[in-house]
Amino acid sequence: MSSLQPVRGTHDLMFDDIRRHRHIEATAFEIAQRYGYSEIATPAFEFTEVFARTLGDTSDIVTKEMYTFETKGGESITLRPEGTAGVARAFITNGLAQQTPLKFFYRGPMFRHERPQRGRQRQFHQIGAELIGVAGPQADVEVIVLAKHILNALGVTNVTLQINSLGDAESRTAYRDVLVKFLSGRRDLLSVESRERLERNPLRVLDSKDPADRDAIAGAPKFGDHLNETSHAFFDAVKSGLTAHGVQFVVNPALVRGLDYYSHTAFEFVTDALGAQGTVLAGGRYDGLIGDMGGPVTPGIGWAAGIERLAMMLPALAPAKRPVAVIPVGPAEEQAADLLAAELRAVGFAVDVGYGGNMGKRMKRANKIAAVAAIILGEDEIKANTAAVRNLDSGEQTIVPRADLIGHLAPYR
RNA sequence: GCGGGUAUAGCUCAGUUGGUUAGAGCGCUUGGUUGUGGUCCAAGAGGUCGUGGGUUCGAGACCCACUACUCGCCCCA
Repeated sequence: MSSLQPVRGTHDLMFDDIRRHRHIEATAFEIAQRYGYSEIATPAFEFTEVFARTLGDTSDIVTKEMYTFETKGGESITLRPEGTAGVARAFITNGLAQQTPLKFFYRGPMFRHERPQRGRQRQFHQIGAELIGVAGPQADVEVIVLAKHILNALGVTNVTLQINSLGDAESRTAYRDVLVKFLSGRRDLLSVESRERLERNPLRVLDSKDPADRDAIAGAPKFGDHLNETSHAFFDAVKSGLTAHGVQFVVNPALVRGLDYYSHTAFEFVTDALGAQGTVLAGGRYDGLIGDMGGPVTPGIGWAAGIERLAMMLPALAPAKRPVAVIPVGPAEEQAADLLAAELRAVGFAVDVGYGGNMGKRMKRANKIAAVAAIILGEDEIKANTAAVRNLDSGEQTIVPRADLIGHLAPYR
């Protein structure tokens, strides 16, 4: 093994891996366009405050997972750990408040300094969608329907949609107080981690996998019982909307987003096919975000999906386009072969001309790159103004007049 | 950040209680075929055994550290 290693948690994407990525991005964007989304590409890094303020000082992402650097000018910048904050910042800096509702699709690398695992890299890639400026639950429904549509189109079907409501700010504050009171009374029963959560992000305790914690929270007050009238109606509208669209879901009261700016709807498409990294696509409503960042108070909802995780769940990839190979028999025909290749490329064929070697070598190469056909040019063919076309699957070979060549090759285009 | 497992050819892996020139399959190169690939046959190239240290007459094998990968925890896409 070479001593030249890539940075931990980063990978080279090539061959089928990158084809999977591109297929996911292209499929997702094509479908998102049907829903009125246009693409946005924000910078891969931002001033650190963009993430530090919006993600909340207590989230793990901010406290230990950000790639943060100081510039020569002494400013702190951070490689983006997620996409929503950058889109929200772009919304504000470009003064887009006048143009709502806005629908943005994005794709690109994200960076988190975590311990790498299967389905978790330090540089990974996401696709995401944000719908900004619509306060009503029909936006939540549409965004989730879009997500489901994309997953279906990709052939990712063994996923379950979980949803929950985090309520509006008023409901969440009220519930948090009740929950903290309850958990504080049972502090001794909680795991060390959950005692920390109790300080930092008490809702997260509900999500613990620790068996002792599960017992301790068994009788905890339910979030659903503490939603105010508005929040309740909102959640009901989302659920009935999804049902009307035929989108199946399960309500998971323990579903709590790690990022502080979420409110009302939170959702995740999960699978058990990916070990510990079961979340494939997740999102929620962030009505407080843009206002908190100093922009005009504007509701929003969106989601992001991990391309690497989707790629692992994709069914077999459609085969790549197969080229035709133009093969000169000897050096005397090389230029004629190059010119024929140019002619074919000009009208849309994918053409490989090998490089050097005798005819046998070039035939081997044509076979190795899965060419559909070989077009053989030798002294005889040049003299007769023809080409020999060999179907590399059947082995059938025919002499074709140059004038008929493109027509004859039509099935291989 | 915490705990477990793994690291031998380009790839997938063998390698006995520590013993002399470290193997296989696939892939690659060349030839059988100087106008024909995919099949077949033959030959060949390719390894400081992840890195560094230690034990030993002797280490691919045993010990320690580091690095990477991997599984789980935490958290997340």
